[in-house]
Amino acid sequence: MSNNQSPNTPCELCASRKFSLFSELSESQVCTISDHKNLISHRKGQILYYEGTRPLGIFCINGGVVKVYKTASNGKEQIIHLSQKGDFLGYAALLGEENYTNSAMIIEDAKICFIPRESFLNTLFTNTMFFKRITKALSNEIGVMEEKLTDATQKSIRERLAYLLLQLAQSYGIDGGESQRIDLVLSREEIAGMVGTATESVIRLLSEFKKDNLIELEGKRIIIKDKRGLARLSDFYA
Amino acid sequence: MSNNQSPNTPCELCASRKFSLFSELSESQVCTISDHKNLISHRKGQILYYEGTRPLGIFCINGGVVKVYKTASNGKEQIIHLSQKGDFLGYAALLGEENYTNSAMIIEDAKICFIPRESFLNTLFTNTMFFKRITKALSNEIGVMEEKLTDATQKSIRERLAYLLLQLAQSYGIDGGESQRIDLVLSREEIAGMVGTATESVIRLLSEFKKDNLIELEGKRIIIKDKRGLARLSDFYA
DNA sequence: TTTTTTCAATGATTTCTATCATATTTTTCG
DNA sequence: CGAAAAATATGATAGAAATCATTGAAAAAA
Repeated sequence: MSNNQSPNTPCELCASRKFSLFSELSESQVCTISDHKNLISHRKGQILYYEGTRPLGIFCINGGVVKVYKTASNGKEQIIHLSQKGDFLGYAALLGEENYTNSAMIIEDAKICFIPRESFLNTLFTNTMFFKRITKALSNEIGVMEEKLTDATQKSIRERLAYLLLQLAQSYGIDGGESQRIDLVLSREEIAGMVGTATESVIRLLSEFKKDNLIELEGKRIIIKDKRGLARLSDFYA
Repeated sequence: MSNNQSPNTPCELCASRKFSLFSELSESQVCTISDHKNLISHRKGQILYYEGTRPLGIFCINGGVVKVYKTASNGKEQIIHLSQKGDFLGYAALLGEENYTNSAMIIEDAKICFIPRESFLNTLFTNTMFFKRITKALSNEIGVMEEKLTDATQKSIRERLAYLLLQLAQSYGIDGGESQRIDLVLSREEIAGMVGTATESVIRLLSEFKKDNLIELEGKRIIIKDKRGLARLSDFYA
């Protein structure tokens, strides 16, 4: 095991807490949660939960990357979003009192804590600030989804892919000056799942972007070379 | 004015309350809200709010139909959903502490109450049951949006239109035995906005559905004749 | 009512994207 | 390491849907 951290760091000492929704909690409340959590997951490819199953708690990501996706009736994956350090997973299903509406899979080796349903809900319902914070996150998520839906129906694949690359650069880019390397390994198929298109289309468009000097390809890695150019491509009017 | 109801019925006497999120509230709390609300809107075409503006309260629909939509960069409308009697509008923006992420327009003459921000939030934060109920609604909404996004990227226009007709029949259908008349006037352009396609495509497909005896057209009105057939069309495998 | 405008319908055409096919490269695993 | 499998790349083709253009019908305005 290559964890350089204790397998079950208390939340109050957790480095990712300040990035998370837990930042609202008082020290003592964090400790209460901490006492009930479990560090559970590590490996790429591991499933955190499947769509249609009953949520038993929430996941708090301490490190790594998780893809949240739905499987369409044609078998293809639509990736809803990627989650990383500080993000919570699965609280919508819990608060919606419904089964998971999506599935979650680790795509970059991760450290993830599981907080059981009761301990999460108790903290939530006894701490209005925390409850408000969660509700705010839920509300914001709806706005994001509305945007995604609108883009999906009104923008071309090229525009959506260009936009996705910019977003990935924002979230996972490591700076090398002008050009920014996306520090996240995604298969072409996964990129297709994020954009909502066929794998071949992604490959083709990436080749095109490369030819147009917008990006560079190093195996699976993508290096953004011309953000302005991609931004121009991603918009209708530019 | 063709209102057959007092212009400002108290919430506690409001017939649509039992359909709404207010069903959780105690009598006295309903009265508190009632004291601060205003009945504001009526006419088809009237805008309740615009995307990008600041929410000052929430809207509670007592009757009529409202479309909630985003305007894409190409000028086309993506209709997120339709709201009717008992639905709340605009609470996501309020709770998300952000400007409206969408716009809302009355598409069928409506009676709508406006509840000011403070009076809504106060009730919310002093009544955990109500707060939970709202949070549940927000969470469910996210699941619905995930479904819509997946459909938008993975299903054909024909499938999506067939599915929309079934949904409209469910929400606005008036029963005439086998065939169900959709009791809601939508322009072809609006249907296109709901499906996420071009107006001509909707017209063409409706003609096709009519030729295949799935529906009947009476001007703008649509009569569903073969639900099973539409259901088969709306799915990938059937 | 008549005129004007908007909306629906339909055809022709073009563009975009998915699918199918195949080659090449990379990764996995025995 | 070398064979097998998986992923990437590229070409060819078909199909879906958007756009453009025109006509006809319905609704609104004069």
